[in-house]
Amino acid sequence: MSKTASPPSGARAGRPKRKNDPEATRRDILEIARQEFSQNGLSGARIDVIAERTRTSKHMIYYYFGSKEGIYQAVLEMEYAGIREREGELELEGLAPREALRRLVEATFDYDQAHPEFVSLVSMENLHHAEYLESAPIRDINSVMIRRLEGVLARGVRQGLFRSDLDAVDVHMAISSLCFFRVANRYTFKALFKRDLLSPRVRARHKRMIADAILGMLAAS
Amino acid sequence: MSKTASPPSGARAGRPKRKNDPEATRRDILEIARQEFSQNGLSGARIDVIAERTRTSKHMIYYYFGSKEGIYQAVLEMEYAGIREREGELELEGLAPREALRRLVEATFDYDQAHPEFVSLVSMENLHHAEYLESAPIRDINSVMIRRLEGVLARGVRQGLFRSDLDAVDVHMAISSLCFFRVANRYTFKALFKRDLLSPRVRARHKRMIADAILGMLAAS
Amino acid sequence: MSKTASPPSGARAGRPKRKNDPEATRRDILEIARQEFSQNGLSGARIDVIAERTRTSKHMIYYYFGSKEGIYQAVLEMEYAGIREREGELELEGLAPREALRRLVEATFDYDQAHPEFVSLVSMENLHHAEYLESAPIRDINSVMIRRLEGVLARGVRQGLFRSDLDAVDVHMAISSLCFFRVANRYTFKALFKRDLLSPRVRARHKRMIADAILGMLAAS
Amino acid sequence: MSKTASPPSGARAGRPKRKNDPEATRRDILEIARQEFSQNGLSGARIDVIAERTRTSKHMIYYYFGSKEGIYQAVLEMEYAGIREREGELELEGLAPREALRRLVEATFDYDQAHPEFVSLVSMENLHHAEYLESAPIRDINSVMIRRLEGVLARGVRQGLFRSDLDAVDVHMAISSLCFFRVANRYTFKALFKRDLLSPRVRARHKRMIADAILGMLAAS
DNA sequence: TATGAATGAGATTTCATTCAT
DNA sequence: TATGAATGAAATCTCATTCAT
Repeated sequence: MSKTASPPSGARAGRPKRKNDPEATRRDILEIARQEFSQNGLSGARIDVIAERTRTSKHMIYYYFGSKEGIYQAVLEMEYAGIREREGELELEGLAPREALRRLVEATFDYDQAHPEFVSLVSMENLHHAEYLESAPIRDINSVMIRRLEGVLARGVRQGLFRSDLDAVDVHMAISSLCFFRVANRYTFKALFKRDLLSPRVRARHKRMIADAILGMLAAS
Repeated sequence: MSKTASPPSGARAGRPKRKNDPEATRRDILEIARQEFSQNGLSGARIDVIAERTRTSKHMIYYYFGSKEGIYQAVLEMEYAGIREREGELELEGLAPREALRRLVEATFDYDQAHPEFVSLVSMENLHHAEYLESAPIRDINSVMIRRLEGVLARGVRQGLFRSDLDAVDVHMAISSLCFFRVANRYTFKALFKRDLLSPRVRARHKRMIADAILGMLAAS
Repeated sequence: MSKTASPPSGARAGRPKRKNDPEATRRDILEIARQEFSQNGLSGARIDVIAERTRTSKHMIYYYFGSKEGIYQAVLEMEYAGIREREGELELEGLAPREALRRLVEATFDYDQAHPEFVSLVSMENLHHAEYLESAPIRDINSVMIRRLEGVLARGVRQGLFRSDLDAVDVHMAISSLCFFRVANRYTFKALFKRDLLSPRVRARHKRMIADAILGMLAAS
Repeated sequence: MSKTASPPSGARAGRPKRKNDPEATRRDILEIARQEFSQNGLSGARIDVIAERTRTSKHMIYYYFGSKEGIYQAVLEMEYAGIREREGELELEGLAPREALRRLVEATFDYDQAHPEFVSLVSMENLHHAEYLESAPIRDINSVMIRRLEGVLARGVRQGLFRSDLDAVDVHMAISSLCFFRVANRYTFKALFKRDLLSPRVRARHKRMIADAILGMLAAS
């Protein structure tokens, strides 16, 4: 009872009609889809809504992406490409092991806080058992990051700073856990504990706390 | 008097049907709904499927829970009641501060690993911005857990074991992060790093690692 | 989304449990049904609502009335019995023809204004092409009224007061039209003309106006 | 190029289908809906039935009208637009006051008799307390008719033909009552009095009778 | 007589996708 | 490439009625 006969609205009021620019159209669809999917999930998202918010028609979505799952997967790829790029920019090799780790924690922390839609999409994809991620042509850039982390850890172990029974994947998981959770689960957390995990004051404290936890965990006993 | 026709009456082989036991019907629906929702999400879950797997009809679901959102919320409440109960059983007060914390970490770790459906539902609820949790009559048992944790931390601080600038909610968040992530995000993690986070070998290592991280984080510097 | 799991409310809070009194139960159901049908129509009325507002269960409704149509018809009969009774009480024979007619108009006017639910049910029944009225055992008391009106008209014609080419059924129809419409159609009338046809001030003016119209119509030319 | 397969393309025998003519589709739906609603009421009407009798699918109904209430309201608007148009065509200004009134009565009489579906919809809408009419964008053409009637009455009063204590809305109500009732209530009337109010013979007599009643009511005493 | 859980058919509405142009 | 009407299957929800007790 909420929508009262919307379709026959004639000429769309004041919308900048777009010239034929396939690549721009594609990007436009992808960006809107990213919002729609991250807010409503795969089954909750509506193709109609995406089409409406885009300057194009529903047909174009199918033309470019084939199906609803197709766009979802394209969004996912785009998001992973984004974080991949950021990781590539991170300078770790010139730093002392403890400094390098702190830098890595802080970068992860900042990225997750700055990209809640990415965090939502990852949570969502896990609810789908990662089936779309698995069938997507995501290149193994992640192992690049793991290998760089391995380097840092090895240096730390050699210098007697870090314990030697934890591998890079474990450490990566711990860092991700601490940085991801506070973004991913901020809503239930707030509902239960009345605390806004993303508020500026909490943020500074957590950033230090998380780095401390990781370094404490790695400390040679 | 004695209706001896009809399907196998005693043995529960085929389908009992028609029990006129409302509490059992309710529980039956809830249990099936829990599976369906945790696997498919709120919009992905199908009322038809729940009804089909239950001994009851679609109508009964509406009779007892009013709407799809209604059952979803009931499932959520049930799940939170479950973890609440477990937390209540945990003995912390008799232990030394470090031991108590380790015990708490291990209990959280075990609970999350043992209840992946709970973990899924919490992730899902965050994607919904916790709107169903907020409107559910979840009692404030969480603050009970927080208060007990506060007690442990205070003892540790008094004994010079723990640093004093972290409060119980922060520590709870860190513990939850480390225990929750490896269950919640195991699928994308596996897709990217080819490692099964729930395998027995990994599990033992992580349990220790996480406790170490928490204790390292709290260690008085 | 408006009703949130109502049924399992356990023991109905503070409801005067009724002792077994079949006739009272029947009357109770009928009265509630009258309200529900007059407000929502035959297909719009809900058996559940009637049962809920009654002190009895749905089963009783079927026990006493057989079906939804059954109660509707019983309500209709009750309503027609009511107006029949009022008409019987009306004294016309002792009055001069014009006075008798004015009295009849006023009685009809007052009855319709005082019984908007009756008016609704009659409108409704016409939308159903009077199929329930026709199959109801309504006795021909209406022809009694017609016969009394014939008497009045005949007297008036004999005394040279009334024209002779209108019969009692025509006159009855005219009276009914003028008295019924302002109650039956008061909502659309108000929506279109912003006038409340049942307000006290309008009422007095209309009562006189309608009697004038009938007498003017009958006046020997 | 030339698809010559498929059903009889030219002759509209079977079912044209797939016209891609939105305005025609809309009109088609509205016309069928008008019949279905006037026969079965808002809650009694079936979307399935409308869809089936239309050349379109159920979805199109929602596409164009949003909801069941949406079409109902659209039908209502269409019907009121219809009577509005007829009223606009009526010539009253050139006639003597009594002639003008008689003309107006006869036009109203004829319109109601010729449009029993309109009459049904108005009765129905009153049972709904005019809620759909009130929220519909019906323009105030009705006050146009009232203003023209005011003109006629003023002329009559000035010429000493009409009494001066009745306003145009009262007179309009009286005319409507007499013309509307015999169409709206013909079924219960026939059930009770065995008289068909719409039969040609009765019709002629009533038309005169009603005009007489109105003029008698207005006659300066 | 009475209660309230249960039934099953059928109602309205939604939505990914395709077709005519 | 692009538009927007159209499709059809399937989803959620409703409701008169009956059964177990």
